[in-house]
Amino acid sequence: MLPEKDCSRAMLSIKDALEAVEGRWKLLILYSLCSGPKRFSEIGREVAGITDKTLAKELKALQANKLIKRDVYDTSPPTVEYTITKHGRSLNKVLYELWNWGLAHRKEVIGK
Amino acid sequence: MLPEKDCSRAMLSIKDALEAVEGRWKLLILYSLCSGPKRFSEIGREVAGITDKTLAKELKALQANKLIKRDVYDTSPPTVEYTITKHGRSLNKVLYELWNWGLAHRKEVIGK
DNA sequence: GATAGTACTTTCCCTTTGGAAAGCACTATC
DNA sequence: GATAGTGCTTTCCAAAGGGAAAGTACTATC
Repeated sequence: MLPEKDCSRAMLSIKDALEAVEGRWKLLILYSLCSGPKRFSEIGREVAGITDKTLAKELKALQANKLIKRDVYDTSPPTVEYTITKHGRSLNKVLYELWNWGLAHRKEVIGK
Repeated sequence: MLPEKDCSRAMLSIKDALEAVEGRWKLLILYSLCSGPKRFSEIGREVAGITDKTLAKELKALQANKLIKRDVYDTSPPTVEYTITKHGRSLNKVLYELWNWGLAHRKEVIGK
């Protein structure tokens, strides 16, 4: 499965992947964008509890990782739309495995 | 793939999984234990840069998640041995997917 | 001319995290 | 009797993270 010899390289990739997904908010934002492009305040409303500051920061991180894209339309006041990218959607397999293992983990650890 | 209706439940499992794996150290410790049971100071030596305090904390977290087990032998000074569990090994699939996606992610985002 | 809305940014402050270093109880060794 | 080693814990401190709330530049609306 995982290359034993090349452990440090594998760790690098795994860290990259974890970084793209870690934290309380990134997945929730991504989920929110699954149902279509949304604007800043829309996402803020859908992702319950997130502050403007945090939302702005997370959106930047997601952009930097090319999981979402940001489009500005020249209206007034300007409209900004966030869309999940193909790369963002490709996280699905990872999330599925995490979900799967997380279920087994719950059973194993919490027993419920 | 992922249940859309049951998004918040799925999120719970995913968070469980992420929590078990997140941070700079847990995977390194787990990797170190792949090659056989080890003692506290051995792990400390293998996982370069980790402090005693952090190692103790991470080992507790891994234990709580049943990814490793801790055995104390009644020698003097007492010997404590850490072993990866079957559940710990079952993380393999998740790590494989993370590794895989992480590789694609590197290509996509860093382009190298 | 006051208010509201958009997409953020900034400031303040508090909590958490994490490293460095020392401590500790015990024993074996020199 | 001093030193070393074991498996941690404790203390100190600095940096980072994150929420609350207000600010900003602009425009449209009443």
